[in-house]
Amino acid sequence: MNTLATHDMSIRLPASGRLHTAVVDRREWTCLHEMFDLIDVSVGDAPQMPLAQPTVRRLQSGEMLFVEGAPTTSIYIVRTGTFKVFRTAEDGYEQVYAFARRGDLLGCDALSGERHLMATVALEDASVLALSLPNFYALAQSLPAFDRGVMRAVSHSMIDLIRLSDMMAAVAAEVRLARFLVHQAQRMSTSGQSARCLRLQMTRRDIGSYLGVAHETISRSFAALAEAGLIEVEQRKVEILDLDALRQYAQGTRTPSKADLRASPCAPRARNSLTLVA
Amino acid sequence: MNTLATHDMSIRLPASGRLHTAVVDRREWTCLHEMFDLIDVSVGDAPQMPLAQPTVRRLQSGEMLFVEGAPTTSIYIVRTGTFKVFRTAEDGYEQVYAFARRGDLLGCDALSGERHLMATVALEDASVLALSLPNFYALAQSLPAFDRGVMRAVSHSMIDLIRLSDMMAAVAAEVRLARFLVHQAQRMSTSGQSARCLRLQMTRRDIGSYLGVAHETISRSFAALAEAGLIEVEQRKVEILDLDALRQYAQGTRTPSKADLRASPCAPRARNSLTLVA
DNA sequence: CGACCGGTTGAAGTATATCAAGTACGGTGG
DNA sequence: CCACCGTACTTGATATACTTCAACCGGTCG
Repeated sequence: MNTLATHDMSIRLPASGRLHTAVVDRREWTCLHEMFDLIDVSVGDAPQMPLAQPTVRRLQSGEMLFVEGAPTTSIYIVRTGTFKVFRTAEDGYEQVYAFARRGDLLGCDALSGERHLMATVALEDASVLALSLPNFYALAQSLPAFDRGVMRAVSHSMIDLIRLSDMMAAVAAEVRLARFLVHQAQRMSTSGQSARCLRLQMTRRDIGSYLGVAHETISRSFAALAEAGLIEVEQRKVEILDLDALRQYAQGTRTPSKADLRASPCAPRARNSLTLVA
Repeated sequence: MNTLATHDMSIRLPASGRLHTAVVDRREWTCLHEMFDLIDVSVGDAPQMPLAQPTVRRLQSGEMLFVEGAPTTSIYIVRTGTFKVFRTAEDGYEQVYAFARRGDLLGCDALSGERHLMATVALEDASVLALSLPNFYALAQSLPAFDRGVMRAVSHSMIDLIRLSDMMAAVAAEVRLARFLVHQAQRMSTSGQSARCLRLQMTRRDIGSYLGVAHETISRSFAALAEAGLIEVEQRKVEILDLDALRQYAQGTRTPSKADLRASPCAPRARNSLTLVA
């Protein structure tokens, strides 16, 4: 699951700035292999398919991978960097649905249509592997392991959305932020990095949109969590001082009531009475 | 896409109440065929696979299809009835993630693990097609059309979660409910039924959990939308009087401000100023 | 009948949106 | 180099929509 971190380092492309979408040489083979690594697929070594080859696409910070409504041409897998997946309403309000990191699938929302429903932008210099739709289907068909890997990855995306619901639903702003931070920390640790020290790539506004609160409230919530001694904030650098306590706090459902937060940094009150179906 | 409605009627099981999971006869073939219909897959007629056969499972209202944490054994496709997908927090708070109807996939969240993350319960007498995981993979591997059908269906599930985010994020309760109703109406019309008249199968509390507000607020929001002349409510029967106006209203992002609602039933104010990435 | 559940409605407190002002940072151009 | 600008972020004051607690009604089921 995380034998990849070093791998990434070893197969960087030549430093020549030029990037071609049609470069075809031995490197492409590694590219295919890297894709398998990224979605955690182990094919013995069955590269008898010279056709299905992903291509690397590099993006600068702020560059769009694809825009809302764009015709679907490819499936993407994040290789490096962070992406923001969002949509812009008629009135200009921007709703963020996901922050994608290494190994995440992008554009799979369009598997049920022919256009992308959401736009995707790089929040820092980034790169993806792009697999054209025909190649994608061909590969899925000929390599069951890849097919399952894609299923797994898509399922992961769904679980991320479930988590988003968890964050947004029925929860005080500070708890939402706590859940967000815990989730970010988890993602860091699964990719082998330190879970204590986060460097967020998104603005407060992005986080606010993601969590369904105003960006000012995010600011205040950061301050509140810092006040409670759970984290330390310095702009976009967040250090988690007490992960267990933070996780505990994130468990809460609603109304930490400020007082509780100050008193004991855990277990906010429950929100609704429980209802179990027969 | 909807040649299925009549189909469903024609292949009902024998009226004998007994149900066996292992009944194997000619009916099973139809069962496989019905599954293809349900997820909108057209295989010419390639039933040369006697192995992969879904089985029908019938559930009474309130019966669990699977519980949280249950080991994954099958993938399910809703045939009749309505399901609630939810999870129960430690403190007993129940979070609803989806309401599943005919054609929806259930249990695909577990494709990336070996246990179900969410429980699923029938909100009325219902039935699903259950396809065991081995059969599922075998079928996906041997029938590309099925594989793509599954991808489409999973993608649909993701889009439903995106919609859920849309409903919960940055939106006044009445607008959330409006969006919910519009979505329900759309689902009705895509399955060939009347979009004007809804019969909700879930409680106010379920809706509240789904939309991220208290169930009392749902009650009040129903009243408010009715007051505004957009809908007519009688317990769980909801008649949409002006779908266009409701849709218009559902577009809004935040703070309809009650006054606006009363004045003109459309276009609530915007919420945040817009932020477009370079 | 009594208990329970689902739904509605009322009253009170509060967390958060909103508006507004002010700081800090990073880039651009003089 | 510094002035300038725009963006990101912070902090404060106010208004309000929501949660919460509570009482109540109408079913249904045991």
